[in-house]
Amino acid sequence: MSKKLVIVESPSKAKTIQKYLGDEYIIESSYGHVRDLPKKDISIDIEHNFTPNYVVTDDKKEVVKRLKKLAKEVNEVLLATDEDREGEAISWHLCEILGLDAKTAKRITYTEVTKDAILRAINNPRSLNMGLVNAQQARRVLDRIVGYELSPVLWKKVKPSLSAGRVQSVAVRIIVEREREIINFEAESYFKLTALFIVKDKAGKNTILKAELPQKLKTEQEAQSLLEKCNGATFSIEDIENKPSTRNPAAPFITSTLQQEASRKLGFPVAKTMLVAQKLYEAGHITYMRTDSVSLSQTAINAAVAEITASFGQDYVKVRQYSTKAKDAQEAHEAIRPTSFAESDAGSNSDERRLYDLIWKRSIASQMASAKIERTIVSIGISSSSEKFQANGEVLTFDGFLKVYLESNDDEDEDEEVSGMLPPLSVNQVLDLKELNAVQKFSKPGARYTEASLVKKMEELGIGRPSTYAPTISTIQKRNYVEKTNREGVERNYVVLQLKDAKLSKKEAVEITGAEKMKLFPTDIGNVVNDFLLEHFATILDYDFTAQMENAFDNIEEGKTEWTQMVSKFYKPFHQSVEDTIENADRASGERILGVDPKTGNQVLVRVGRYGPMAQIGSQEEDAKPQYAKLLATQSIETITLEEALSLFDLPRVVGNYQGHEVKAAIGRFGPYIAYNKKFVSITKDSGYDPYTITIQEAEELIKAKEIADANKFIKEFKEHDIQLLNGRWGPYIKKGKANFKLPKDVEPEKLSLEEVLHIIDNQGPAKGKARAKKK
DNA sequence: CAGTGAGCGAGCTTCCGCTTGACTT
Repeated sequence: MSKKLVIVESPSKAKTIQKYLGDEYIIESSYGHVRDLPKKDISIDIEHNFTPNYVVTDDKKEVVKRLKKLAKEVNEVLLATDEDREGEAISWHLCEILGLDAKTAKRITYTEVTKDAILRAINNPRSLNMGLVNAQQARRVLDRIVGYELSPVLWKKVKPSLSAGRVQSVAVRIIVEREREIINFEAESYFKLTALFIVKDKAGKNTILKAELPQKLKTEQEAQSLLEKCNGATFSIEDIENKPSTRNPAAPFITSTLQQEASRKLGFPVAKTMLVAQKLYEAGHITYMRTDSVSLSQTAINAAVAEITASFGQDYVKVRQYSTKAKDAQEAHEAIRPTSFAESDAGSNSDERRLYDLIWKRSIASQMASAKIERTIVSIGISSSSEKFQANGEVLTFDGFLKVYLESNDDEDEDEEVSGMLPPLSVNQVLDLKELNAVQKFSKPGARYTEASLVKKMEELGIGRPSTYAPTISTIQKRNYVEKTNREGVERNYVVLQLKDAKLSKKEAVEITGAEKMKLFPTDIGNVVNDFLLEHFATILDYDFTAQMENAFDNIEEGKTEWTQMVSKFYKPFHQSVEDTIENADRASGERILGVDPKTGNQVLVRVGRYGPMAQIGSQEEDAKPQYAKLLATQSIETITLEEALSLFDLPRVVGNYQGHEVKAAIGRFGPYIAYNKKFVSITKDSGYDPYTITIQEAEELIKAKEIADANKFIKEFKEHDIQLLNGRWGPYIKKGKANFKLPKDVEPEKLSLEEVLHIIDNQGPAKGKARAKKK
């Protein structure tokens, strides 16, 4: 029998397709790209027209070996990689490796994995699109050049091991700039007026009607004078307007929107969302999770319609085709949706079930009718003023898609209350004022980014792809450009003016502002690197750089430009500025001079040093040796004050004596600690103490607690073999010399014999961290 | 595991996009 080999990118997809095709087809997977530029150096022959040195990457050697063998055994190879730039390139690399002629090779494509689509694709093979392949080569080569020429500039001018790239450096810029906007933001205060009236509800009982003055009042005086005018005034309804409106469901999920909703509704970091989605995909519950297309296959729409009709009725169905907003979307896949709409519940653990539930609901809702809302706007006049209050009512007259799903919002605006149904009201009705409040509010700067809202921003700018959003966000955190952290808020006073029972009163209240949870903050090193790159390589950091690049790729795809020509045009000025920068630019340390130390008269400055952000008193040239101190984790070079910097030099501080040893308090790599007799005890946050003020009594308390914990740590030992059994952070473990070994879960460490312990050690081999290091 | 910050020199670091496992301090 004549056999045909079909090569796709993902093994799960191969499995699905195998079900649709007969025995004559062997479906195999390439596991993504099979060749790439080696990591060790730039691997592009710039002198010879930017010739890339592609090699089979180590992790693909086995895959390639298998594909080569199979290709020899079959009569025909069908290249069924994804229908986008990267997929086309993978097919071309496969041709190169398998010895196929790119001109005659059979390329098949489909954007949905359904039986019909696959059969149609197989019957309509095309040839390779070299325009797409060349655009991909340009993309790859350009990214390599930018990354591998820019990073070494940072090693020389800022700090070793840093990195820069077309995508990551712009992502960092977004965070840095937002933080500076927030730091420089000057909140303006205004007053918001709310009136509470007493009216009768349907049953004739008293109820409250809440109305607001739509416009903000700029000053307390304005607010007060309006309140005074309202004292004794008559309030009457001037107009009642009914406005029917509709609300439409959101488009089905793509990678970025799934990450955003999973972050808002389930609190998942983006990497977790992708991991959980991958599991659902591999189990066959959902379609591919790395996609930028919102479109659904006809099969899927039919299935959704059937499910909606069965569960909610015909009235709830509305077939909708969504179109993708992003200009540079590649749309090689469908939107993320359940493979079976009849299955409203899937997944093997709670995370998977919750994410599946979100995907199921969002997909179903996307094919449901709009919600119908009746809005009522009531305008209330004041006899003594031309200002008008406004009361809003909202009644859902048909729930439609809201029956299953409502998209969340990024800015959780506490002012926006959902107003319900209004009591019966009529024009000219006079209202009885219960109270009138003027509350001081403050304008807010743009919100700090979460991982997911950064992905949204990146997608808007067209930087990064569905497969790289999560890894990029990890990278900028790993490089310590950005950190995800919480911040405690600060108290702020605000004024409330009240008119009640014909009396005006004023009181001050306190609110907490600026508290953050799991938000992205730039680090000092992030700020320094960003400023350096922006100064010397503004083109790369330009928010439009990727978009312009994409335009150039379009020309390559259409055959209007040679890819090497495009790269060359970019390379010349870029390389020139790399050389100029290496030659001329000063080292960047973010240095900021804060003032003078009153004790020594020497200059106090902060900068990024070899070990991170630090404060320094005096300089090398000036007489004595300068003093150095590390900044606290909560401080930053851009915002630290002279007083705060000077207080860093109060440590280490001698607290007193304990058992004849001097006790010192300081802040080290792992936070605040006290040290005595070469032993260290952390000053934990829970203790409530800090190294600046801790007393010897409080220090003793911590030391004793540590001694008790240490005593409990020891279980038993075999001295002759230098083996100890200890209680650690993760339960009991074996310590032999400097290496640690895990204990099997079910053993009782007290009862282990030497033989049993040695057996465990032998079976585990050396510490795994070391084994891995050796391999590399 | 917690006092670092001078200077020298060797050797190392790094990109973006496709894909899964293997791996846990």
